[in-house]
Amino acid sequence: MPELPEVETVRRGLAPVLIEKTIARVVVRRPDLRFALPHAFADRLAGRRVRALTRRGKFLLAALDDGGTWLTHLGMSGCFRLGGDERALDRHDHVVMVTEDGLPLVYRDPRRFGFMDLLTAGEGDGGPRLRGLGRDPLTDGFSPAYLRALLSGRAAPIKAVLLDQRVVAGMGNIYASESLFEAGIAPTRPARSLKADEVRLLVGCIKDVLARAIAVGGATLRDHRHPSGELGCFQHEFSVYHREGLPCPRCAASEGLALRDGARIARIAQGGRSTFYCPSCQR
DNA sequence: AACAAGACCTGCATGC
DNA sequence: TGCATGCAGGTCTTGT
Repeated sequence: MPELPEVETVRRGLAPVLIEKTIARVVVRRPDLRFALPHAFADRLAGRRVRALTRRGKFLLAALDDGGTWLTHLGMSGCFRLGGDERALDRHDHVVMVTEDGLPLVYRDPRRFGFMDLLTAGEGDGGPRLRGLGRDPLTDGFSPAYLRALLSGRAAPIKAVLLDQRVVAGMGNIYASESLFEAGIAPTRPARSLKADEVRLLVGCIKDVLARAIAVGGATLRDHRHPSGELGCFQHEFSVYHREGLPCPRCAASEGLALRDGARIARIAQGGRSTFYCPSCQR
């Protein structure tokens, strides 16, 4: 489900119901997520008050009143659901948290690629999972100079390098394809072959695509939704993702009815994952 | 060190 | 209808 815009959407949905609230009760229905929940997870989290809810890449971080941090990664299929009947749970509802207001917050994750962890106050750097993350693309630190330095010397395709969380924290398969389309850069280009002006353009496109996706609540492909149940809308604005064989929107705009055969969206596999792009205008 | 491929787990769409 | 296959928003591990 979630790349940066979807995780940010979840954060915004949870913030008003969690910040400055105490987590009264925690029920673990299944502890073996991608990684096993830490020892005594429920007991350690219950009774804690949430001071802040932030995001780092695709990680959700709840700062707790004891100085610790409750960390969640949604993996591929994780989601939070607010409210509803606490008794009407299905087999993929793995963790239930009830706030002091009596509001149930259910963590559901059919594939169990997601996980949760508790960091102690001492783990100021966020622990091993966060330590290697690159800069968040929506911060000023994610600059052309920063990205250029990380692309230099890398022979792998630019698409694969953008997915590297040490380079762009929060980038995922959809937005890597979409950002490269916006920038007019072919996903197959060796990362180190990008010129300075191409990197500058790409940085701007990454920020733009992610911001536009966040503005409409992310993309709902199968089951992403806001914690309150609303659907994201960005899938209606995809230019290339999941659009194999359809006309390239940029080529169609410039060529109209005379659209060439090569100006249709292609799908290729890179690193075992689908990449969508226009072979005609992405160079 | 960097890279590709495989592994993890479940559900769904497709085609026979 | 049933069954096999392939694919899915991620990342960790293994082997080259």
